[in-house]
Amino acid sequence: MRFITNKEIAQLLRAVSAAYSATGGDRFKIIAYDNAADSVEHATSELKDLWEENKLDSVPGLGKSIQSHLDELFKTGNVKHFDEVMKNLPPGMFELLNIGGLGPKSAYKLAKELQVKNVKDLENAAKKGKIRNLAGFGPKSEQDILSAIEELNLKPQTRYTLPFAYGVADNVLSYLRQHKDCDRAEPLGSLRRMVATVGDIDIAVASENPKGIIEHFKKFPQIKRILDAGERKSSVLLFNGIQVDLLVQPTHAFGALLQHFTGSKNHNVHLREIALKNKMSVSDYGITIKGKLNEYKNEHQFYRALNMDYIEPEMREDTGEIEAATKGTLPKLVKVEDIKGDIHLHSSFAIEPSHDLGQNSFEEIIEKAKSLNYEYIGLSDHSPGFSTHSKQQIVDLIKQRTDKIEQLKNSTKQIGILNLLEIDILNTGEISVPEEGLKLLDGAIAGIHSSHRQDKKSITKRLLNACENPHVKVISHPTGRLLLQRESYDANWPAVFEACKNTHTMLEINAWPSRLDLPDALVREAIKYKVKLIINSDAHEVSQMENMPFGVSVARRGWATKENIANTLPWVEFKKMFDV
DNA sequence: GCCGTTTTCGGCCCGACTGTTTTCAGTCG
Repeated sequence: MRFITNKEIAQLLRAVSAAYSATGGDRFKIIAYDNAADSVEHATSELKDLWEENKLDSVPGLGKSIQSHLDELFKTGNVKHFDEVMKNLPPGMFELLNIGGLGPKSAYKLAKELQVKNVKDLENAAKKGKIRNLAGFGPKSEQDILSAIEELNLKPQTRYTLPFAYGVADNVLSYLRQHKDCDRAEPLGSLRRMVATVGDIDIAVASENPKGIIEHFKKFPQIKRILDAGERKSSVLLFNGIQVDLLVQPTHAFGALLQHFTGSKNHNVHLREIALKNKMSVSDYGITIKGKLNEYKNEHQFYRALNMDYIEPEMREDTGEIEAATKGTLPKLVKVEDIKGDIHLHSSFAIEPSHDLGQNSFEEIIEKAKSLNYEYIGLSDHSPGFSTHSKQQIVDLIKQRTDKIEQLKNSTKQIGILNLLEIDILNTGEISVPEEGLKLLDGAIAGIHSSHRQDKKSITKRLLNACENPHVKVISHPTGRLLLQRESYDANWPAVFEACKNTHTMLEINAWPSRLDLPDALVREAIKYKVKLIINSDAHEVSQMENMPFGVSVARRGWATKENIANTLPWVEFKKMFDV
């Protein structure tokens, strides 16, 4: 049978939730299905694999009932109970849920009353003025639906990489800060939590004049449509298709707003449930204790009031951080300032590489590293093309490059230099540089750069082979994902982690904004296996060495401490891991 | 439907905004 992906399962669970919702089903059952869908989407393993290993119950939010439905799904490709739930619903309603502002009830009513089968049908109905006559709808909602459909069609993508989202946020922030009553303006939500991709932009403003700020915000020149605008809250859609949500709160109570709007939703819900058990009520205004609202200037005060330690934004995903904060066992996360070197750097040295050459000379890279206060760097160009060079040619090119780097080592005293190469793990599992070439280096970074679509077994074998090679010190961008472009390949990660630990091979957290690979959830797993991680920029141009903080944020989201990250070590310690 | 060292039953976050209403339901974050 065809492999059913987590994405498809999440979509199915959401459809069931919508079906229950449309027909006035139990509110908590609806939430349970939505939670299950979220959880499936965030799972680090494919559910089909977990099911085969009898480990479905390791996924939070999947209880007895949903697990048995999934069991049926994997066995037969179908779930009778789901069919039953959706039996009497117009199939067209589910597509309508993609339209902004339409939830299950409206979608159900529209699909049923107007007999529309898809978004296109609905658009035609709206244009003919058929929606305004339905009970509960009117001319305004008809127009809103038309606008939302237009935006749905225009929208180039639904998520964005962090640097892009920060760029957009910065424009809005500097505009908001122009207002005389704006005390503070901060990007929050997934942007502040540094999630790998961001769906919309959340901004909070501290001001004693919320109305004035909202009015100012509504005049931001890049706004295509104002979705809503109230006394303290507004949402708009920009011409580039990105939605910006704004919340305003007086400065003396800004802490609770920061906390609320940073999220995540699951973190907040859990926090509020715990507060309730302790007879407190949490909202974005503050914490109500014995009927009295307590306000907080900052988040430290806020978390303290709930009897827990301050939780870093990157950890707020409700994956155990609240329990740890309560017990006082949160890890002390690695910081950007802890990073002492970057060893995945591509230069313009003419090595006739298999993949892209860098833009800058060794000397330029060294200068940039000094400006970043690094103690060391690793020069790690791609190895010479495997199919285009003979083994002897590869070795000769590495010799020339090694001579040049050895000269630099002698003339550069302030900064440690490693002579590395990023080599390919070929589809056979073989390495793209012969032993004679590897011996000339201080070590190698090995990565998969081809045949990403191999099955799990083959990919795992390739990674394990690389680990076994004593010259390979690092596995680069371990899952091969390209955010918004290419999915990770699947591998037996526990086996890879075990091998890394046993062979002292480091796993890279690649800071390139569309990689961020290892992904945060796997970082956390790797740490449980005591794997050493290393954060590298993979820069092909010196300014890209400044991407390091994106990699650090991935490590932080994976709960990494300084001790988990190899390149927080000073040079004298760090170099011991290489053949120098 | 899920979940649990105060529970295997009885809970399940909290609020803003809008359009279509005559006080609120639906949607969203």
